[in-house]
Amino acid sequence: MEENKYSFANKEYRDAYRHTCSHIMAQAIKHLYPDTKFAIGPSIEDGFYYDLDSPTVFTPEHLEAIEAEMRKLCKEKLKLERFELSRAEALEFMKDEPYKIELINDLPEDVALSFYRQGDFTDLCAGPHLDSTGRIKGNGIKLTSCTGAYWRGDSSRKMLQRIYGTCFPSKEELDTYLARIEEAKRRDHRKLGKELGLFTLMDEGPGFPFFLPKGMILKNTLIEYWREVHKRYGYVEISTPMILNQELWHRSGHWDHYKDNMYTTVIDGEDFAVKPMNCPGGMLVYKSEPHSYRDLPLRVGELGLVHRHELSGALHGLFRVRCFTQDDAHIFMTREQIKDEIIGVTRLFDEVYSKFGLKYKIELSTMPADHMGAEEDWQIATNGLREAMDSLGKVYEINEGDGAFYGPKLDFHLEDSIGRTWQCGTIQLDFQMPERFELEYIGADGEKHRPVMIHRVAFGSIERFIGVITEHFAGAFPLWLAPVQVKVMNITDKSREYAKSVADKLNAAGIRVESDFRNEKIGYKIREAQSMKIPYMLVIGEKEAEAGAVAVRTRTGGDMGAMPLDKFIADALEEIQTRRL
RNA sequence: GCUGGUGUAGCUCAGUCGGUAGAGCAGCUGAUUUGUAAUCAGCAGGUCGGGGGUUCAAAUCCGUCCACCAGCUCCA
Repeated sequence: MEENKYSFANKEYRDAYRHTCSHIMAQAIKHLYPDTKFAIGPSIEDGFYYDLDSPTVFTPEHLEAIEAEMRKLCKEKLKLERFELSRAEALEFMKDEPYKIELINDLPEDVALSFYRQGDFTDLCAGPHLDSTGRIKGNGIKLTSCTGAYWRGDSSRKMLQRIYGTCFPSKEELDTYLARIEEAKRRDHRKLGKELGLFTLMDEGPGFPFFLPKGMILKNTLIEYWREVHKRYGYVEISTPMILNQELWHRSGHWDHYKDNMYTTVIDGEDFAVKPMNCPGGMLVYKSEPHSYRDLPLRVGELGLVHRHELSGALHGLFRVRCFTQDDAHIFMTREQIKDEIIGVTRLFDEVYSKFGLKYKIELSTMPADHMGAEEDWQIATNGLREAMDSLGKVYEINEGDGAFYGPKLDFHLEDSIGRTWQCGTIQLDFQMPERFELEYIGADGEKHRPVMIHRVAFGSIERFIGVITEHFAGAFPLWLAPVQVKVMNITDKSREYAKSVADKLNAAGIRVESDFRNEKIGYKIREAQSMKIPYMLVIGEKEAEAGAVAVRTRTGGDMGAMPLDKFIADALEEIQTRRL
């Protein structure tokens, strides 16, 4: 079936719709705040924005007035008319708009300078647009925020004001979108992290998260799982120092590329740096003894705590921190082994991500402008990544020029339960580091050869991954991950002794259990356990005490009725051991 | 780092024109012994983010620093 050209599901139509809406916003702003100068105003993923320069500093109160004016303009059904001007005419026409003049001057000579006019407002624009402001549903418009944005995305240039908005062809669709935003807020890991007692951030250490007991259970459980999987996939584990001398960072190339983001210190008069990555330490471990081709591939994991000085404005909960644990691994191998190793890592990722119910998309990033090493090696490395993906039948997008300075990479973008994506896993192929560190192995021919290496992370950062799954599960972690797996609560003091024996038995079985024997109504205790998203609540009254049973309540299904304690324990252990979702 | 905003009790938030701080929840104490999402009462809790300044008087006005939020820039 052919997609309707005028359907909002059609990206071209949607973009034209929203782009038109951004012009209507500009026109409304021009009416209300005539001194405003306009920069650019495109449509984006979920709406549109316009960058502008105005003596008025816009606040949410201004947005309401602008929205009202926009609705008026929609009602007026102004025709959008396209026309072209010569460069000289265009410059004269836009003489009061300095940003437009810069745009015109930067356009190639042979490009037609097109304009769109709607009533008393005309904008320099390549289009396309809808034919009338009447096509836009006024009550489907919502201006969402006003922030700053650099002119032309350049942090050395002036910061303009940016007004974001969105629009849909009906109020219902707008409301659905706004509800999705609300749902994302409800799942915010910073909010849930506080409510569930997972982690905290203090003024004393901006960007350096503190993990609380319940968050530590999550972290340790993830690590335990990580170790189990990696052991199965033939990895060994090492740990390298957090602080190493500066000479090492010069040798690795990190100093030249990233010294601004590194923390440094002086020990006994010698310069040291806190590691922003684990690889140089891994190189030294490899070099610490000779290797035979028979040892390869050598898969060396490290849960390394790294520190990076991120700009203060970039910090964001556990998503962007200044210290985090990378679930790193370096694989040293021969060139012949590249493809199989990439395949092996991808299989490991498949297994890990599916454990959390996370789907993913793959991006292949190629050689950046600022790179080390010969282009020929980059070709071999990039082809290795491609061939591995092709042989697994994996679909991937190309991200031209976005590779690491030492090699191309595959990035795994996880998709969570409400459709947002998070870059977590990455597989980076590297010919440079082995060269810089003069890594060697003895081949079957008895000669020295240079190995190739892979850098890879599955979770990415354990801290960040905890943030991602907190939002993905909305804090309701599967049983195996839940900081508190079972809450035992008695109805009255008469059942207290038995309830205590239940809790003891669960604890002895290795289940994480909390008890609530307070003199409170059962509804009160349930409400609290429910809000902490505890998977199983065991309600213990006299009936259960007599029968040696427990009344099971789940956080999703409510009262499930009574069952023998032993059966509950056996079922729970099975659910935990299989790490069921 | 940049633009704008915010910062009051453990949490969520009131606090008018500058006149010396308030609620709900949580906590503690007591009563209540309760069957699947909030029993009642009492008590306690604060250098109003920090240092400064203006003022007879500052949570409130000014300036500065810090942190957080939205976005920009950045993210090996």
